[in-house]
Amino acid sequence: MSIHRPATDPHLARTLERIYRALLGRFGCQHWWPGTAEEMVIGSVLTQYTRWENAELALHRLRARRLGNLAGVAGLTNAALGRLVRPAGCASVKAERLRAVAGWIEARGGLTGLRRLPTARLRTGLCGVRGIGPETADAILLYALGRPVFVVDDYTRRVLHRYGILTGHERYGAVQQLLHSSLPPEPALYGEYHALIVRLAKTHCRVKPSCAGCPLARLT
DNA sequence: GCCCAGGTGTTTC
DNA sequence: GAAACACATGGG
Repeated sequence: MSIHRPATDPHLARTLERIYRALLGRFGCQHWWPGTAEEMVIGSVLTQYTRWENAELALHRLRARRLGNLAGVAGLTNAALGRLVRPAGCASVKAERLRAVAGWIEARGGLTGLRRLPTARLRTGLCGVRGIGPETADAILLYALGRPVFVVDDYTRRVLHRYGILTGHERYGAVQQLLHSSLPPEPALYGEYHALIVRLAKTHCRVKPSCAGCPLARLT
């Protein structure tokens, strides 16, 4: 299970800390997820295979109608919700996924109800909702529920591979275990680290770590 | 016009 | 189990 926290590897822990400090020093705090916990759930689905800016547009349209909450999206028809979230792309697919996850959460007493459940059980449940995979489930756990779960995306894999921490063939759970084993279980740290990795990948070093201007160039 | 973006599910081999 | 593909839009 991905929530396991194996023994810390001191060398890996130091490397990850240096990378984090370098990224934070270069880019500063990313201020991801500036919204309510329920908006973070909605944003997690809206941003699937989509630029965050487009997900934000869709979220803004929901907010403007006071529908940027779980009860709001759960109460709409797929067609109506699809029209509102259109800027995020895959409108009909995302409308269905949003309604599914909102309904699932509402049926368990909302986010307040979920806060009483252990992380591993929440993750299994969320992954059982159609349209919610490991990454979206972990984004909800971390950003909406404040659980110390690292969101592993392609960028994370690419960056860690580039620095020799991964071979590049590890699966989602293996990468996550590696990070959990070597970082203190602090949700704020995990959230900022993930955001910084995305920031790095979008602006620097698409090919190799030694490229000019890369904040991590001297760490290898 | 082309490429990419804070994924997931299905199908096929 | 991995690879290919559909899902759809907006911005550079």
